[in-house]
Amino acid sequence: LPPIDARMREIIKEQQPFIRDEIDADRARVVFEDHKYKLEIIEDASTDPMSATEAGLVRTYENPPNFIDLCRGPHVEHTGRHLGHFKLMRVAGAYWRGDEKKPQLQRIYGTAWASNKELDEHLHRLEEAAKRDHRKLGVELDLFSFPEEIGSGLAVFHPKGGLIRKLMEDYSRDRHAAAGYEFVNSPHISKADLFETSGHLDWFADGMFPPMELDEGQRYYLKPMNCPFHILIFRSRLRSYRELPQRFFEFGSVYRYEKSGVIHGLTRVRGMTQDDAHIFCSKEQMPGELRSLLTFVLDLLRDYGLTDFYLELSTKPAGKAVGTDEEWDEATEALRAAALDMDLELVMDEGGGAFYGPKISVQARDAIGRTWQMSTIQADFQEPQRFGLEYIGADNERHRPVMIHRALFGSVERFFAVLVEHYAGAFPAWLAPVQARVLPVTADHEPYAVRVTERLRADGFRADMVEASEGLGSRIRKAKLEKLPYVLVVGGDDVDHGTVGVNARGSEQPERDVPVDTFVARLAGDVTAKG
RNA sequence: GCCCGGGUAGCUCAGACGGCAGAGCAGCUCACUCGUAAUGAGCAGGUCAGGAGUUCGAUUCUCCUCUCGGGCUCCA
Repeated sequence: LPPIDARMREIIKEQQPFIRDEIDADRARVVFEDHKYKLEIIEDASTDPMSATEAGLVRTYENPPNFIDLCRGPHVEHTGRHLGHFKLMRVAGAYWRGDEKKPQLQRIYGTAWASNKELDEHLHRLEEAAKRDHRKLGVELDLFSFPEEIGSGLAVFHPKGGLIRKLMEDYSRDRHAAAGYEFVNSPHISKADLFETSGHLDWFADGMFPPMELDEGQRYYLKPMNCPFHILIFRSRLRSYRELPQRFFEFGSVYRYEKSGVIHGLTRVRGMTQDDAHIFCSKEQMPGELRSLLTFVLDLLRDYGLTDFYLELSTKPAGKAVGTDEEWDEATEALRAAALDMDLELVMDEGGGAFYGPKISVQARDAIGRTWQMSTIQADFQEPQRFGLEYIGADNERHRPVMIHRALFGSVERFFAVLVEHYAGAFPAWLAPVQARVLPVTADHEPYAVRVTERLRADGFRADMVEASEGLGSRIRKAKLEKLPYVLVVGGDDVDHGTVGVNARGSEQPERDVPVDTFVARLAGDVTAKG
């Protein structure tokens, strides 16, 4: 048998015509009697009034002499049209009609373009995307790994990745503190009762790690979410309306038993840390709170270097949902109003909300145009009710607060992966584990190189030095591969004049004889500029 | 979880009818002291993912498990 793509090229060359016909369902059942999946489609087409053909008829396309298939069409006139520039990419199983309860068929994926040039460009883009894959860069830049001994979907961060992560978290904490959040902490495990009250065990038990059974019969679970813990903090004493809104923030580690086939690098893991916060406010406060929250989220994402956004609003799902229509309308309108204020494209996801509340999510496009779902802001009508949350209002009556879930990063791990891919590993100065590396030309210049390094460190920068035990060219090459923002070469001239040779990442030519103070000011500017 | 394909040194990979395990890079040692992308020599480095089976003998063949990749389904 010839390879599939070779046979495809033959068929293209043959310019087989596509002959359209419409036949009645009975006839179709005969023609396709050996094809059980096609018979299923014929049944649906002959009974579905919305089918592409008039009732009772199904459309076929035939390539004489011996191939006929069902298709709504339209088709090009013959097989020689348009398809000369394709490449088969992969094979995969796909569930019949997208239903995991149904059998799987083999699907062959390919890509086709109007010209070889466009095909090559497409393949080139795929290669470029592969180069910035965070899983590959994670190894190359020594950022993190997934030791087999620990378990699937459970990452360890190495010193450089750990440092980047710390810088991400530090900045996030600073900004949250400035925005009126309070920092809370909660344990990683809890008795089953908590997740029964929250409802997680009812609808999400499959997604949780199995329970730990204690001798006295108590069952404990690893937490899949932080919200019940924050709710208990809110409920720990009687709250006054004067205290609202209450904003509780935590880098909370959660564990979810993701199905083995869905685990993917740092973007889909079984153990992760959410930059999670829950806002408890009055109904009246909600619109203002959502607006300032969305501003805060976008502002912060921009500081991390993401600048191209659109928003998606997910509304009430059909069927059962908790909360009254009035509550849904209020919250949805508040989210919509906040979104419209942002002057960004707003995409509606009608009926896409969770059953417990509407949500807005921020989609960000990265450096090569891929979109990532980033932050989510979600109203929740369910948990305040399940936990019986209350506060005392100005009227001296008890009221139920509104609860807003929100995460900017989603998870620190996932956001880390997005940043690695967005920057292709070339982190901006404020996030770079090493901001400047000093390279003495020969051993004679090492004392000066040490002084330059110490100077940078004294000014609060992350600088290191590699001594002249190997060639300068080799050391420069290694520093470039590490994607450091700056490489400083110091030789005799520099020792004499108090200067450095500056190699900025991305520029071909070094700048010679730059005074150290000038470089320090430049680096300081880069760090302040953030993303 | 399902379909398909992988797992050989830290990394990238070669290898074999079933018969002592290979390279480059990285690492270490020594020499070289060099002004912008790989200085040279030497040394060390392996339960061939793990377990079971077949066999005189398995890294190689078979089965199971773990794990990775591409998809499907899922992502509160």
